[in-house]
Amino acid sequence: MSLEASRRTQRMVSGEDIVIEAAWLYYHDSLNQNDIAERLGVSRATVVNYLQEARERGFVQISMSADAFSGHRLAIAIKELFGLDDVLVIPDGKLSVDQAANRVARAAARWLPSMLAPGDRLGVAWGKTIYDVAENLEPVAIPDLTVLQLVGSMATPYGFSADVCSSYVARRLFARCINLHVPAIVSTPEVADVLRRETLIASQFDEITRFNKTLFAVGSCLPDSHVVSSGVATVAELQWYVDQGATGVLCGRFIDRNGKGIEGPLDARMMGVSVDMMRSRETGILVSVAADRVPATVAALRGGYATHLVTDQSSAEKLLTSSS
Amino acid sequence: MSLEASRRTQRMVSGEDIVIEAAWLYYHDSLNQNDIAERLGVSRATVVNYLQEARERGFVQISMSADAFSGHRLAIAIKELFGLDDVLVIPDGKLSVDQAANRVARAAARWLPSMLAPGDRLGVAWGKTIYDVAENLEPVAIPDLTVLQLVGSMATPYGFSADVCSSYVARRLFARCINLHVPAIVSTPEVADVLRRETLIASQFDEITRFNKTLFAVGSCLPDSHVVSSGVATVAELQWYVDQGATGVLCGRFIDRNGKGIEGPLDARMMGVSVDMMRSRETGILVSVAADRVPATVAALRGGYATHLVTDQSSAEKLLTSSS
DNA sequence: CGCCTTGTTTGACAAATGTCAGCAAGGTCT
DNA sequence: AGACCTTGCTGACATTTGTCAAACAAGGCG
Repeated sequence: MSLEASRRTQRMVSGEDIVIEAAWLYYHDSLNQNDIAERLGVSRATVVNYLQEARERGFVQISMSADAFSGHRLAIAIKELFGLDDVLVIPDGKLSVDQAANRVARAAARWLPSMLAPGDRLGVAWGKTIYDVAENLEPVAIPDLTVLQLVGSMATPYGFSADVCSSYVARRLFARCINLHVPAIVSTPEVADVLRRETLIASQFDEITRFNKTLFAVGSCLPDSHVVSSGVATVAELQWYVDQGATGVLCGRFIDRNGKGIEGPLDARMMGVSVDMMRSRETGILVSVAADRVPATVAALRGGYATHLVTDQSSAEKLLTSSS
Repeated sequence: MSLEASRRTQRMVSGEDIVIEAAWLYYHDSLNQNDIAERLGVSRATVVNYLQEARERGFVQISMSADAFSGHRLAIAIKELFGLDDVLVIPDGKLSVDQAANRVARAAARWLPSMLAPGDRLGVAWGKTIYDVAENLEPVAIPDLTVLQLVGSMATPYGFSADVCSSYVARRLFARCINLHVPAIVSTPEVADVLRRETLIASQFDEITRFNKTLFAVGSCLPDSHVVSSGVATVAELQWYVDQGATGVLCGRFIDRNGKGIEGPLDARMMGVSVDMMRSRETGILVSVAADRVPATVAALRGGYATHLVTDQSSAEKLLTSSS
């Protein structure tokens, strides 16, 4: 059209980014694409492209509010029962365990940033659940955040060892990360002692004991449990703890049905925070999914490790029935 | 269908709220409404209703990220020039001043909660701009937040006096609100002194001087300015301050082109924080819109009252040209 | 028991949105 | 200059989403 004053060389409207203008009109002023096209003097198809770009560039964020899940009947019941600060129950209508787990992880990931404040020191546990949470975190900068690896690393076949989990979380939140560069378990208590006295490691230990918030999951005490498959304990060792009443695993340590730590032969060889140090912190975010972890989750809640819980609906149901 | 096990009495899927399930599938898993309808066993029209309800109930939040505005060419330039922490420049392609003002207020409202942390004490100024921000705030609970009314109230014809502004902000953020129950200006310095010595008022004054963050706007020094229309100053008084170099109004006080407070006949009769107390706080959020406020905005930025600025594109342009 | 009231669901249609091949403007290389 | 990219835009068509009147269930009530 010769009437058109001049062709845009860069996508600008009165000199600036037209993509943002389009996104504002669409998402804030809720105009339809036709009106936007008219107003910006482009075709509607172009507006579609602009909006797509705005979404891709992350200018527009669509998220579900935590209220949707914390207002859930089961969420309220669990919150009351265990005296938690907040609980999210994610619906899992007829979904497979994997899919439900993914939803829970995504919900936890969305929720996490809003629970952190500048200056926080966040202790991070490890496992598939925690890794999934990290993976679903949107990059958001939390000023002056420190992420701490609570237990030593263990090579897992799946690639989510403790150091990976904490680094990943830290990267997503642009946080300082303090890793604990030792295995989660060593062969003898003597080796453990030597390591703990090593200057560098001692200072790392010193760092990781100073945290005010935690992000963690719990493991079951079944023979196919994570604690066995990752090599922290043998089936026989696990059985020993189970015989002493072990119901769940928290940061590699065994806890009984009331959440109390169970001392045993492995503890002296383990490298990482003890369960007693996890207790009664300002904020403890427990992410828990799958039926076989329900007893462990109940134990952790009774033990007072968590102030916040994210779980799926069917776990939430079992959790309430099994603990009443 | 007789195959259907039972008809829902309440809108539940496997016992729980189907609305949330639908919203999750749509907004997180990005299924289309057909697939969702099929999966939930309802008609597509019903899914539309569910999604509408989810939006109405606030389960779904669509917002534009601050990055979209702080990445703006002008935003970066202003940030550099005045050494601010962050600047948002809101596009205002061919919009009227009122519309642009509304956009800026909405953007500021979206931004505000993310800048607040538990335990903060937020001082709030007053005026149409601040009122608009409050009005556009989504209700979000900021734990242990205190909102403070920085200056006494003044009956305005438009209904956004200082007490209304601070109360409104506090209500939206579920914060404790501390008001200052005096007029912004009284007839004589003696009355001001009497009031300031009054126990209740003295304690309010004591409270409001302890804040770490501020939300404020600036007024121009033109004869039609807010400071005159609200009755804080007469045109003659305003003129006196202008003759002394007044360029803007900040919480009822006059500042010169470099942001320095100008002492004058009104100050002893004013009830509220002084400009010196506004300076160098942890965070100062200045919301500024409209061309005639550009000089005042520049003055406030030079004076170091703000760490953050929200403004519109055309003001941003003028701001850069007029201060270089 | 029939009849109303209220709230939910639905099918058919209308509107809005997404896709994609192809065009035009501008740059780059030979 | 001409061949050949790349980028952004568009029109025509396909798909998805929104609307609304009518149908339907459930509960209250004479």
